[in-house]
Amino acid sequence: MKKKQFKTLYPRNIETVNGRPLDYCGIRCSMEVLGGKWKLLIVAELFKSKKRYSELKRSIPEISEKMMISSLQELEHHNIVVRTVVEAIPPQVEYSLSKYGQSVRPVLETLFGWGEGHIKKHSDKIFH
Amino acid sequence: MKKKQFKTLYPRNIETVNGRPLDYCGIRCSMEVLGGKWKLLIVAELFKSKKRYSELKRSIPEISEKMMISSLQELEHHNIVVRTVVEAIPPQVEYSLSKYGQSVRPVLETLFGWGEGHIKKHSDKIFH
DNA sequence: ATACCTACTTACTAAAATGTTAGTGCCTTA
DNA sequence: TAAGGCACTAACATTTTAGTAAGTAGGTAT
Repeated sequence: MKKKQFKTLYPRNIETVNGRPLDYCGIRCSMEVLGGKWKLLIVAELFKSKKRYSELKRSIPEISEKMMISSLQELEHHNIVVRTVVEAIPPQVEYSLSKYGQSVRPVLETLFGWGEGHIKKHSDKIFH
Repeated sequence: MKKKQFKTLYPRNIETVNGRPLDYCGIRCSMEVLGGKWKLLIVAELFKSKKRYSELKRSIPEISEKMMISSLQELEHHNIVVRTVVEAIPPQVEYSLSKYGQSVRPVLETLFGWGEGHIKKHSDKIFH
């Protein structure tokens, strides 16, 4: 069983990376850690409340098992989400936001806000 | 020459989409319009100042022609970026942010800020 | 006995995103 | 005369991301 590899394309240097300025690195880093089709949606669910795996699945039914698990594992790896096993029968696994995970709130809110605005702005074009 | 197709997976309904709540749609929409490897970096460059195509390329040299062009076309399609042809010899094409494009600033700043924080937080682990 | 629940893992496939290379036509500089 | 800048376009290849389907192991309900 080989260890799972998580990407860390973080820069080697805090000021610039290969001559790239920090804004570039910051944006890239955010997208790497929080980007992808499902991660922010999962985080949004966990902002509402901590949830068991199966509850999480029910709240985002269009996600596949595979993506749910791999997204959760990446979020856990980056210390945004905490996985807790509750000794019970049947065993329960609870996912919640870590303290650090709370820091994602502004990202979530800004993206949600912008997207909502964008939808409203273009709703006449879209809903023909 | 067939017309270029741009995705619009926008919801058909403002309140919920296939039973999905609005936060879900907003986040998805933002990621669709602004996501991807290069778009926000281009927008960040254009926040600094409007730029000609070749200047833009020079400021983000790791991007390929193809991605630069397709990203710019998508951003133009979504009315975030404005393309202006300057009649000169050789002809110049200027890209700048539209008024609507200015609304992306908070998204950019939040992602930049979070990513920068994340890099700093983990810099001890990363820079072994 | 059968089916289903839980929280996953594995192998495989499909689709989407990104990269590579070459080429366009016009003009300018060496 | 050759090379290079400009703003692209097109064909193709590769990489990355996401989806599908099945299996696991212990337990419960029918």
